[in-house]
Amino acid sequence: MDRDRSRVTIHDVAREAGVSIATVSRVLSGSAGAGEHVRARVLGIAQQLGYRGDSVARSLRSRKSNMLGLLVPNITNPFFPALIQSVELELQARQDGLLLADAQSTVSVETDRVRSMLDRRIDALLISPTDEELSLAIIDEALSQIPVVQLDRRAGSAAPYVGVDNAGAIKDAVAHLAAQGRSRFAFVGYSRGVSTSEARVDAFVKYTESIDPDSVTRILREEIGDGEVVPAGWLDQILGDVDAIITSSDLIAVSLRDSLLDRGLRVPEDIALVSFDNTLLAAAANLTSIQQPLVDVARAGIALVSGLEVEVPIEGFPTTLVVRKSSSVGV
Amino acid sequence: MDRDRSRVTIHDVAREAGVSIATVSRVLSGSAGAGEHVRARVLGIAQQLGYRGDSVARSLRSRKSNMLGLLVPNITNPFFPALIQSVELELQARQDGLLLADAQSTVSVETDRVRSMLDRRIDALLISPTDEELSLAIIDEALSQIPVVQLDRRAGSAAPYVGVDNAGAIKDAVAHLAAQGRSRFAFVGYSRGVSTSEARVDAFVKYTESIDPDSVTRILREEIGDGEVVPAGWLDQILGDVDAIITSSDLIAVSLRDSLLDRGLRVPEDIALVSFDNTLLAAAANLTSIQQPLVDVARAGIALVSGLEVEVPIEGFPTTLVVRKSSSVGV
DNA sequence: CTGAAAGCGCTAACAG
DNA sequence: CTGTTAGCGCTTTCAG
Repeated sequence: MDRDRSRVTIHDVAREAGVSIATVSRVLSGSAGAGEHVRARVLGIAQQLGYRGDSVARSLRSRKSNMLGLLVPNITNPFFPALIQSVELELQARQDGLLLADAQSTVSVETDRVRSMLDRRIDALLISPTDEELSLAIIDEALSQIPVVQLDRRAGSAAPYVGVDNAGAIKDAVAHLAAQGRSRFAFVGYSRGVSTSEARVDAFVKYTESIDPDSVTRILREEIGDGEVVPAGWLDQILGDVDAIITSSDLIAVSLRDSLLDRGLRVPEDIALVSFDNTLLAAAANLTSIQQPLVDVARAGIALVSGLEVEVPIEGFPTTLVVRKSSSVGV
Repeated sequence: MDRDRSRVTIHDVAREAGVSIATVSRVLSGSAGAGEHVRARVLGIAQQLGYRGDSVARSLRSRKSNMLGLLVPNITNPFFPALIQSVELELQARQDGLLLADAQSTVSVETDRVRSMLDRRIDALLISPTDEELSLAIIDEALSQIPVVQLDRRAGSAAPYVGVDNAGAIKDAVAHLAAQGRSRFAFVGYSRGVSTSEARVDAFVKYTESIDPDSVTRILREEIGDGEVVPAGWLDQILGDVDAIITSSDLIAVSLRDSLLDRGLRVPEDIALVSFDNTLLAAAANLTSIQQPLVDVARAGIALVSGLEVEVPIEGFPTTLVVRKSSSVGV
């Protein structure tokens, strides 16, 4: 494996084109005036020599790395790959690189990784905080150096936030279930300290209480870890009294359906299920799920850290309910 | 938001400590001799001033970015987040950064992203190729500049490969199913041009044919896209004649189980299911699944691109069959 | 063991 | 419109 030790530099192009390196730099950066004639010539030579520029040198001089950092709380939660994909897609269009880190649901790891990204001179940070309160310090630390936007989840930081209308999503889900004749609701998948989760539970109470005053007693307040199963005790306790369950992720819904089938209950005939995220899993498992407009969220977040004006509803991107078999007998 | 325009540089530390910048550089890089006395003093000052170094300047001078690139074919396939997490974990321990890109299952995108990473001067590339043949060109292009290792999937490149023993995994699965009294097998989830998939299908034929000569006729040769469902026609055709199905991903298994239940078949009583990847999904859905030692794979891959000698079984890391309800009535 | 000096490849004043 | 020049912050010879 021969390794090109000697890349083509701006000097080579300049020499070959018979102009100064400054001119080459100008032409290549597209900026400033450039003699139409010279311009074409330089571009041609650069192309022909296979000049690719050196982003490190460029960064050192221009003080920007053209890399954004993205920190997610836990990449194995299938929601985040979808978010990452959207961010990457947008960055790709802007020719920016993506420095990714996973906090492993641990604030100390998150802190570490943010510092490391800061040292690498990312231009801005997109972060989905691990904890509503404990992540505050590191977000503010980052914010003192570069633009920061909180994506999807938020901590109590002054950094702008971009996310979806979780309350609206729950409202839609409840309306859909009510239209199917459901009237006794439960909610599974609350996580303390996760802002989206808090918002969803609040909305669940708000939108179900008029139909079902007891719904508030059917919220599982216990956190369901990744790959964990809904506690049997809790399930048995509420099951006789429920005909619809909303979960905060497709993963939980799959697990839950499994438990219900084990108990001889039918989905959706006996109990309807609606989940969040609409990941590939929802399609594969035929789950009714709430689709979040991640591409829009990513785009708005990136626009924000780039200092662009953003006119869209930053805090309340509307979600879409994708109806499938788990909530609708006819489908 | 005040932005620190002026970071602490090596000059500041040098001035404060009353030594030259060269000395500071030596002390901080740990290398070379350094007067014990001076050493302590410099370290103290650096700490106190909150010196963090400038990785961009360091990279320009030292010609290494301390960043590795990782290219995955499709991040929404739940296997890859697990792989990414393992890579990230290992990189974190080495203080290296992770530049991530998603090929969106498209060779042209993959090509683009690799070039972009190369321009960013990644020290090495870890790639799980999108296509066995078509990815070859870009892998070799990268290999001509930096160390490259193929992870999990491989194309026909000279770049070293690190992956698991897919044949052994299938062998274990078949043995487990046979021990449960199963004797008529089918395989779902073949993807043309994906090296792991080819290996699994070959092994499926090899290890089932002595028990079940017809197994080869029950391989679904059609690719199942993400979130797609197993074709009903094919299922109906083989179903009367099958008591065990091996799938190449947890996602497919979930979807498949759904289809089976719809047809009034019980899992595992009527048909046992074993899948690949053992992602969170397998735990949530109670699927027997093949666990790949991703941490080991990631570690070996990173060691390889770092030029370290790797003594482990690079091409055949052993997998583990995690038995759950989908294949075993007793569990 | 330490300092001085020379750049890494590029951009951005500043002149012409 | 184009060239000259001065660094960005750091590592690394080369002298002392």
